[in-house]
Amino acid sequence: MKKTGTELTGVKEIARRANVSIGTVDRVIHNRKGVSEETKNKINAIIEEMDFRPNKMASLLASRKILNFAVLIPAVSDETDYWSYPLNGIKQAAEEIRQFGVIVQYYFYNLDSKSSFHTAAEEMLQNEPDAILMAPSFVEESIGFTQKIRELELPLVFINSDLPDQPGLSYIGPELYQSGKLAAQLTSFALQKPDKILTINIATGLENNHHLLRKEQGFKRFFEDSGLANEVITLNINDTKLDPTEKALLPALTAEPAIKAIFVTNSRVNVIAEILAKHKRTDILLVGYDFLKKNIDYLITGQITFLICQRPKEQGYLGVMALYKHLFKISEVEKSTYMPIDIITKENYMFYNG
Amino acid sequence: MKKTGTELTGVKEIARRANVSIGTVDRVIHNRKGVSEETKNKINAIIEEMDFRPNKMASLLASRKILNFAVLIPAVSDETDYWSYPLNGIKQAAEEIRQFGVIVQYYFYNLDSKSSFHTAAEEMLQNEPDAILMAPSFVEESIGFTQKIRELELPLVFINSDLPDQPGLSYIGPELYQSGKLAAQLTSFALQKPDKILTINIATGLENNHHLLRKEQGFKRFFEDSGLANEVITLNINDTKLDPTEKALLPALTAEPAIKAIFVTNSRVNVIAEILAKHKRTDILLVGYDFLKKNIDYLITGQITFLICQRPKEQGYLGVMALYKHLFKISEVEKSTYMPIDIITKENYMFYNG
DNA sequence: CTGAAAGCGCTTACAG
DNA sequence: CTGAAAGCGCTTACAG
Repeated sequence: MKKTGTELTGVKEIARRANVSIGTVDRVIHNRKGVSEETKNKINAIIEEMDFRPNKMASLLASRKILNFAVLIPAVSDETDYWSYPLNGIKQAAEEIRQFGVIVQYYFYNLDSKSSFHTAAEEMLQNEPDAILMAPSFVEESIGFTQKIRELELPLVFINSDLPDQPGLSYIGPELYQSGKLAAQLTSFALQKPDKILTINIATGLENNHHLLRKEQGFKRFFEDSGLANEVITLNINDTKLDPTEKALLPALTAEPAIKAIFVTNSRVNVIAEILAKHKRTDILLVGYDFLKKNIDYLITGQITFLICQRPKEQGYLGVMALYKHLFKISEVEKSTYMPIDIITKENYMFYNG
Repeated sequence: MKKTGTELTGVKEIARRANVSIGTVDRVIHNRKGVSEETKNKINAIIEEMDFRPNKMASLLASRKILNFAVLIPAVSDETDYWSYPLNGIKQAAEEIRQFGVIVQYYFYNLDSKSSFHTAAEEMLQNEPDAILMAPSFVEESIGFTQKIRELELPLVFINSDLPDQPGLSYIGPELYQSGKLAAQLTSFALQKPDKILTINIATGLENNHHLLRKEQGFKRFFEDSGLANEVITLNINDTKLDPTEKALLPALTAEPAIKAIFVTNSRVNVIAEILAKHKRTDILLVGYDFLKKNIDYLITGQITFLICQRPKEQGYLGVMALYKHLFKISEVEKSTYMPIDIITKENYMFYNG
């Protein structure tokens, strides 16, 4: 435990060298007006020469700033606890940067309701945040919204899904196509020559769920590239409940007895697992998405073999930290951070944190 | 961007309420002597009541402390770049906490040389660090060493491998047994009834490598529990070079033509891959450890199917952050953090960061 | 356009 | 055992 030396450093030293007061130095550092070009240049030269970096702690302390981070994400619903993971990551980050004067405020919207997105977004803007973390689940609505944010020049980070061509500060989330390919590779291990594969998209408003399609494309691409001859059949189910899903699934399985593997393109895989379990179809390999309680349960029974997961908790954590690092000039923020594509099985789920 | 209020807070408010000077408050906060029991109790009561938490930034600023973190880990060697990952994670963390007055100093030892560990450890102690992050690769030597550290009452975090019953602040690393079980599960997918499996331990000084044994145990346990009848054969190779390994491997494969899968208990899996590739044995499923350049190359060619990896970079990062969080009282530090057990394949390695 | 002073919430000698 | 003062490296009014 050593002490720093006693030579003049920082603004004082700059002021001394430039023969001005530290007030003027401060103005230059923060690009405030009211400094002559001449003094400004002189001071900037000295800053350059000293490789001066302001002491963030001192500045924070002196300015007594409170930064408000707004978080705009889907609410945790009864149907899926997926969003509890990003939320936990966000909360952990919030806890860690609280002492630096950052307050995180939450605005939740309902995934069933575009108007709830609007309401939450508007309320958020009312409160004049200094930075925004959002999951742009509704593409159209989010685009309109980000335009407002851009006018306000607020740093904006996307998690979970990206908004094409919207210039946010950063995107942190999955690359869907490749995760589909991975799912296909995992499926292929247990497959024999004549076996067929069923790909299932389950969602209300399937036409809006282009991200499911991306995964499906990646999945099919793997089989095309690999030269494996297994046929891939697609089943779209425009409903997330058990009964309609069962009514759609059973005929498909009866029609194609050669189906030995099912790939569900999202976290609803537990619904399929429930149906398969009910009908004692343990001969079918089931692969799906996300580290949800219900999914883990079927992983343990063996009805689901692989879950693919892209670190939702870490997405939330990194999202907040990206804003923090940007605003506090800790380090540069990556334009895109694609999360690793994790494979969860019966034998490693216990060490996965979501 | 709001400002904090102007009411008296912190030490000043405590001093006002207790009718003492802030100097005395400071003494109580830091448990320094020279305060009467009475004042002490009064102040402590107020601190309790206010739920007062010192402003770490102000205290850091005022004390101008520089904290030295010492890192004692194996050097990156020609043979394996494994340790470059923890090192990168450590550097990233170091960069992030530099502005809080933390300086990280590195002490590298050679995995082939216990004396190099001694030298590095001694040098480290000479420099009087305030906290220590270490990988206790040599168990005996590390135990002796941690006793000295305990006398100095320095916070100590272990990464990569644990030291049984040594009371460090925290352990961050893998749980080996379970990763062996996972390897077995992955192997089992592609296995037929009569197929046999070869488990290979490659290391010099195998008798010291109890961690390889742990993985092997987990691996075998999976097959016992699962009721799969596949025979598991073990091959120990007390050398890490290609030629001796080849001389040991080929006879084993000839003796047991039914071997259709090989599990290598550490990162030397690329050596086995090289031999198998040379002899065109693409029929054998190969599973091993660690996200090394050489291993990834064979993952891409398909000679290796699965790599198991336990986030070495994150271990380094979290290790430094654990010391930081402890010393700066950001949050409590977990006694043990077992890393997730990641599965790397040809289809997801590109998004893995090590 | 610039400077001098007060202050952020602490810590550190120093004096008594 | 306790207090008053100076200072950490900045920012913020205020005055000129």
